[in-house]
Amino acid sequence: MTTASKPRTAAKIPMRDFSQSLPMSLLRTRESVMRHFRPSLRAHDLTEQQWRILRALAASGEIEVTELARVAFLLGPSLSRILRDLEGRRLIERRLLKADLRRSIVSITSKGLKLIEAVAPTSEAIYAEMTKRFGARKLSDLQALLHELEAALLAMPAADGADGDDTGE
Amino acid sequence: MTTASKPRTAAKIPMRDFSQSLPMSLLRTRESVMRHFRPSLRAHDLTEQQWRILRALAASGEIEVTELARVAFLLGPSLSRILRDLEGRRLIERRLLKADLRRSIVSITSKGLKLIEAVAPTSEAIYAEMTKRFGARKLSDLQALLHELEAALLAMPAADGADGDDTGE
DNA sequence: GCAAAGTGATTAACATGTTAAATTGTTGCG
DNA sequence: CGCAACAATTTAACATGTTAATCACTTTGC
Repeated sequence: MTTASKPRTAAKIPMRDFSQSLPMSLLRTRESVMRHFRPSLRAHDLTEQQWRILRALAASGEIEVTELARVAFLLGPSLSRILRDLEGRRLIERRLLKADLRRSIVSITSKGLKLIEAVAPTSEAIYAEMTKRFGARKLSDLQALLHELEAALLAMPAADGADGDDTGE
Repeated sequence: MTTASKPRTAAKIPMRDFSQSLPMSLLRTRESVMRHFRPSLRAHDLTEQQWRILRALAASGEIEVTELARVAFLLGPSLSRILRDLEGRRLIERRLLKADLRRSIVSITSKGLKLIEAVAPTSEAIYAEMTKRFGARKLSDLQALLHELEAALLAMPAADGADGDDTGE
């Protein structure tokens, strides 16, 4: 090791080892997964989010923007920018809903579908290799736990920013 | 025209249900966790990344920038910007290493420590509530699987962008 | 010693995350 | 009808993610 300076910041408050916090674990694991997919996406000039959108469109056909945001797990503003770009590249199309001109319907073009078909095999191969290395059983256990945790936290009321250190309202 | 409003885009390539892909699961779960922590951080004018840096510094004392980037799981450019900001707020300090003027050592200030002490109780309380709702055993099972997967993927060679559709080189 | 190669950190440039505000269109109601 | 409240989407503004380039400094080989 390099100069091991004393961990002179013995926090008075005992906090979980930072590197083992749940958000960090989830972040690191996700990155270790994405690291394998990014090169293939990049070879086709796609970012991870653009790929999510194309995948979602291929799976659901026509879909409204708000619903697409929910499915692809993107916030409205991000989605708005990305759709503008993908539309410019003719990978998706938009049309207004006659019944409500505020809404628009997004769909993937045949060019977009071709792109998916070009990327999917590599993507699936990587996923298969991951499954093989990690174990199909453990993978499905992991998925189950992730979903359970998500459900448990959804049911947990969101605390506001009040701390108790403040003087109160 | 609009590629018809066919019911679905029956992809020729069978891909895993998009919403169940591992990266999506990890992303959604992480977000469901962070959703509970963000209000408290925000109440103290801290972003998630700034908090990670302060936590890392509190845990490790003095540390070089590169090592801090590794521990806090941030890329150099992000870290560089955030450190500039945190230094401006007097939450951290930097000093050059005499032995190598390219490097600098970062440490948390007493003001930074006080901020941590102000946030930590709420943070720990939230974590405790999560553990209670999800179950300590399942939480530790999940952590173990996450680490195992991370390790398995670290050992997996990173494929480059070659697809087979390209002419290759 | 010194020029070339290497390393740590920052800057640049562009995409996305995130919250707030603006825009445009719809609806409900007097 | 006319207008206030509401809703879907986009724009704005700023922070971070991401890759490439740059800057400053160090090491290496001659």
